[in-house]
Amino acid sequence: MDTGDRLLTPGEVAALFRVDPKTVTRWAAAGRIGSIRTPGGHRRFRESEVRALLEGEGMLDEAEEMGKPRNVGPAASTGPGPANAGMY
Amino acid sequence: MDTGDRLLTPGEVAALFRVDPKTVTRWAAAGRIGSIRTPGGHRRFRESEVRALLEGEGMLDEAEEMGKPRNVGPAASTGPGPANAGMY
DNA sequence: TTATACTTGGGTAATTCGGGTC
DNA sequence: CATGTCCGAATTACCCAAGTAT
Repeated sequence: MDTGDRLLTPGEVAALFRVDPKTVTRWAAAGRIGSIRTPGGHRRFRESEVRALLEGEGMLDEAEEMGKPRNVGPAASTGPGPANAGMY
Repeated sequence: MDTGDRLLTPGEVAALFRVDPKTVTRWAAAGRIGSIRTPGGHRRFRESEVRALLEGEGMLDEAEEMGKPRNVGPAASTGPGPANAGMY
């Protein structure tokens, strides 16, 4: 089925996180947050995913996370939390 | 397999992409998305094509989810070569 | 036939993009 | 290393009126 969640614009996500839209764009470019691109090139973000990030997604042990742009491994680590888009 | 051949109206596609119906019409006019024209001049879009675009089938780099199961779908889809000449 | 909802077209703001810099 | 701001350019959003679709 469809993901069923609405899509948010960079400005919306930026307002939710209290950051600049440009910062949100960088998160998407770094792969830290999933992004859907419109045929025109603009990005759209999943409401559920943004929400999970805002909630803190149950990450209690926030370990320090820094250098990560180099995704060498298959997947696995990197993530303070499952930044995956939860589909419910 | 005709399940994915349903035709969607500009309003439907616009709602899926979280954009204005006018923008969808512009995509069709620019050749970024296939469109069928009704005798009256209105446009209709193929559900399969829109779905593929939403999934981000054209994504290669960013938004690399790590904890995402590599779902190897058997159906490669369709492809009539959607004349996608879009790039930014 | 009438009626309502939607789509079309052009034009003008607002937003976003990408890169570069601090 | 991450974030905020600058610029130019592209894309998108909302305004109008008229026609089509159901």
